[in-house]
Amino acid sequence: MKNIQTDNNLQKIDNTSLVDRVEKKIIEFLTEKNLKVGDSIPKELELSAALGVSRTVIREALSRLRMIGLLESKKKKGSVITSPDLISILGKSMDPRLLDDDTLREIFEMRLSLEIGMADFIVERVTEDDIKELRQIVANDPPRSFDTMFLIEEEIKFHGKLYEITRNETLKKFQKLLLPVFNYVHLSGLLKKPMINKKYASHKELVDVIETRD
Amino acid sequence: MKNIQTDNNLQKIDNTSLVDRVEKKIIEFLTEKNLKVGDSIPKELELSAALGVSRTVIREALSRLRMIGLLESKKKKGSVITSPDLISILGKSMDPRLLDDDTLREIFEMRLSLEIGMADFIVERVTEDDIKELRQIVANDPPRSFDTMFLIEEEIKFHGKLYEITRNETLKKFQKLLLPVFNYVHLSGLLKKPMINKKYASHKELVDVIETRD
DNA sequence: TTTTGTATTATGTATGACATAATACAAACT
DNA sequence: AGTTTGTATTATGTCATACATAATACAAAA
Repeated sequence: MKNIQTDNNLQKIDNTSLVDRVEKKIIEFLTEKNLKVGDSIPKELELSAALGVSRTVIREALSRLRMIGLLESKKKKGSVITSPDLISILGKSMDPRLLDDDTLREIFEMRLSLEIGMADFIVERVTEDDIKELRQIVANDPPRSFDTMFLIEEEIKFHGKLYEITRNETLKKFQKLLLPVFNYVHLSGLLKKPMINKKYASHKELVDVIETRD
Repeated sequence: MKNIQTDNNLQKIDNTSLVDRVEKKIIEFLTEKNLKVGDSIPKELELSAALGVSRTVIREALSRLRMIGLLESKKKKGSVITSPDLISILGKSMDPRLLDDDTLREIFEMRLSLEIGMADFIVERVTEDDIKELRQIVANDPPRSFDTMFLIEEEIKFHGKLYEITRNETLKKFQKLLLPVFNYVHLSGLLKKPMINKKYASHKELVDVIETRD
């Protein structure tokens, strides 16, 4: 029996649903026509006629685009293009309970990278007041009782402030978004502890470093 | 005429559509029931009956969840929970032409932070082969003609390789996602040039640094 | 001139019908 | 028996239609 190279002879057949394709088509339409925020798009019935599919399918596709904030629809007025809020989109599917461990771990790494890389922006933009605030946060530092919840509270405050110093709204929102993930990874013990302790130990020193703009 | 404090007396009325609410309700259901990847959810008709809305609305909501990769539906089998691919979700609304300048600038900053912070992971995970490959990329370095397209090509390759070295799929996808944004910001001149030149100059040196694990 | 009513239009929701793929299970066959 | 083949069933995918609802324009009334 011949062993045929399936790669070349058989190409993957289109598995996507009609709605998937229509959704894509509409996005293409928007970008090709170079439509910008505020512009309005064809009516549902027009799209339906143009693409030769039922209004149901068009509506499902539009509903998706509405969800990610790419469109806004008003009765009688039709749909207009809006600027999507990336972060809130991510938020919907970002529930740690719905992500697999590998992805969680990777997101955690990403956060770490991000925070390390933020350093430059922080020392560039930090003000006196910021430093004061940071000092205040780490002031109540060594909790004798070693209350875990307390530690986490402080951790959140400290990092939150760091993100704020970057004066970058996207970053700030991103941080907020990642909080539950971070928390979850902690609790579930996906990561080994030592790393965390090392981090805790250096909060105070970190403020010093920031102050000297090092 | 009295000037009433609208803040307290009038609360914002619910502007969300039925589909919005149903979508939210279903997500809540998933997380509350602690359903995980692979579990199947109630049938459309069951949901329809349970929530007291038409199947149309249920289907629109499910369609949205399908889009963000939270669900997968098969005929006769129903819908099962899947692990959403965060990046591809972002991708749909990430077209630079549809984002405003401030957001673009902030995303660009985020990318910078990310790359700087990646350094740790890179030196930790880089292999001999990786370094060879990097050297090869920067080998054809000084293009006398100063061909811009060539520079960009190399830039993409170089950075792409860096992301690959992190062995972090999420990061890699993120990089791919940001490429058009990066490109767009370049072209539109949202950022001043000097910064870029400085970067170009140091590609070769960067490889040296990575090799010595500094 | 301002207000009020009314027709119109496009989206939002509901319903019923049929197509299609996946599945289980019975019937037929070697 | 064991394998194949047909058939019924089930849940999603698509379509067509009808009506509700909000936004808008414009005419009619005050």
